[in-house]
Amino acid sequence: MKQKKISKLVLSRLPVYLNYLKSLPEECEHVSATSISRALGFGEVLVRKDLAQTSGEGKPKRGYPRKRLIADIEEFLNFSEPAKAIIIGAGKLGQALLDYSGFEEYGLSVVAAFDARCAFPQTESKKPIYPVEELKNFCKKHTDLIGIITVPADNAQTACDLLVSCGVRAIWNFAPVHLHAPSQIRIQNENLAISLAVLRLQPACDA
Amino acid sequence: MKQKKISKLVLSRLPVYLNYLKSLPEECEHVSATSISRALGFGEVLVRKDLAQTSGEGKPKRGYPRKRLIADIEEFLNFSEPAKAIIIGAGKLGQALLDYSGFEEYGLSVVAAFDARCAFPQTESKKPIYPVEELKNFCKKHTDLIGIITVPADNAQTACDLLVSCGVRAIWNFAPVHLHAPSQIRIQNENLAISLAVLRLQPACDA
DNA sequence: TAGATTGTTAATCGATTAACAATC
DNA sequence: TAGATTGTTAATCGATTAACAATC
Repeated sequence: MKQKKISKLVLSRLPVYLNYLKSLPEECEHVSATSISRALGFGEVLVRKDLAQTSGEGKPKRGYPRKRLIADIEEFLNFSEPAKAIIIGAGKLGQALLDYSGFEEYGLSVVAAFDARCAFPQTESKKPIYPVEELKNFCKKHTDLIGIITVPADNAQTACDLLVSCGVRAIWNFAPVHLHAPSQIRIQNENLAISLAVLRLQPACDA
Repeated sequence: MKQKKISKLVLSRLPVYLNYLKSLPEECEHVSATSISRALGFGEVLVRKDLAQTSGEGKPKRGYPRKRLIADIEEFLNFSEPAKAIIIGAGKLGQALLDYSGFEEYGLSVVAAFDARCAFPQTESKKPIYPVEELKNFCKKHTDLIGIITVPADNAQTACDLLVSCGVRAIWNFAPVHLHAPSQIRIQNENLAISLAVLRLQPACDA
């Protein structure tokens, strides 16, 4: 892993740059941080710092070569080899994430879901849902999987233990509980309620 | 609105305090920041600052009166009058949010969903799903609603316009598009892919 | 050379932590 | 009075912005 550590905030902007750069006409060879800044509403220096971190191919007077910049950001996000994630818990949320198309633009690919109430593989939609019993086997065939926990709170620790025993090294947890796992397992808790609560409690700007 | 502005980070900790305080035995009258800090793993001063912001009833030597602290945090989060939110788009994600039970502990209540493909009101589950045509009427009966957009990207702007025309003042947007709305409408974009991408790209701690 | 643009170094800002003064 | 604990003021840290030097 040559990757430097990247802040969440920088990371969140990369696909925004990417979309903008791709939206430009084919004949546009170079882009300046100034024009990107104006188009996207980010600070000018911020754009330069972000781009320096991911590419560093800017030339004074000309700006950044558009195609090269796109390639560099895509490489930074590992587009050539998207990270694979699996979902435990194919309820509404699990299925929503399984269907969600927004992961690709971050170099991510959700490949399958597993569920305890699923008796036999369901492959009618784009991505398969398997009985949870097949997880162990699946994990033997794929390496470096990210686990996504979308089971009810009561089952979350069990799901977590199962993922850990299958060799998963990073877990994205949607259940509102604190999970216990060996320290080398990276766990990130997602709490949707917080975002909504902030929206509610933040001072209205329409005074 | 007497409410001071509150940071997302402070806000995210309040329900954690609340859960801990409620989990303590009934006979426990006072809690110190030190003990909360140890139990939850937050810094000691951080706990004091958070509690000072929401309550400010601590007394040296004794600590904070537990029941009073619970009441103050709940009041801060407006438990007595939870904010009401409605969902536009009752697909998998919309239904998952409609069923999600984690909003209550932040003083929030998702009351209904609306969907264009819904021909007649569906009230079989706990919370109703209505045809989108009924939105206008519904909004006349309720004030200060928060809108949650979970429709496909293509329909998101239409949904947004509809919500604005119905008098909604804050919008939580799950569609991966930039929404245009009058400046007094607060819009918060949720991008689930970013969280997963961070989990993937952050340096593994198991080197 | 002159000017546009990059990249770097210093300043600002908000959140957290450390040190310490106030108080019951 | 002494000690535990709160609350405040200063230090640190990371992200962003401002000022400026480097370069094509």
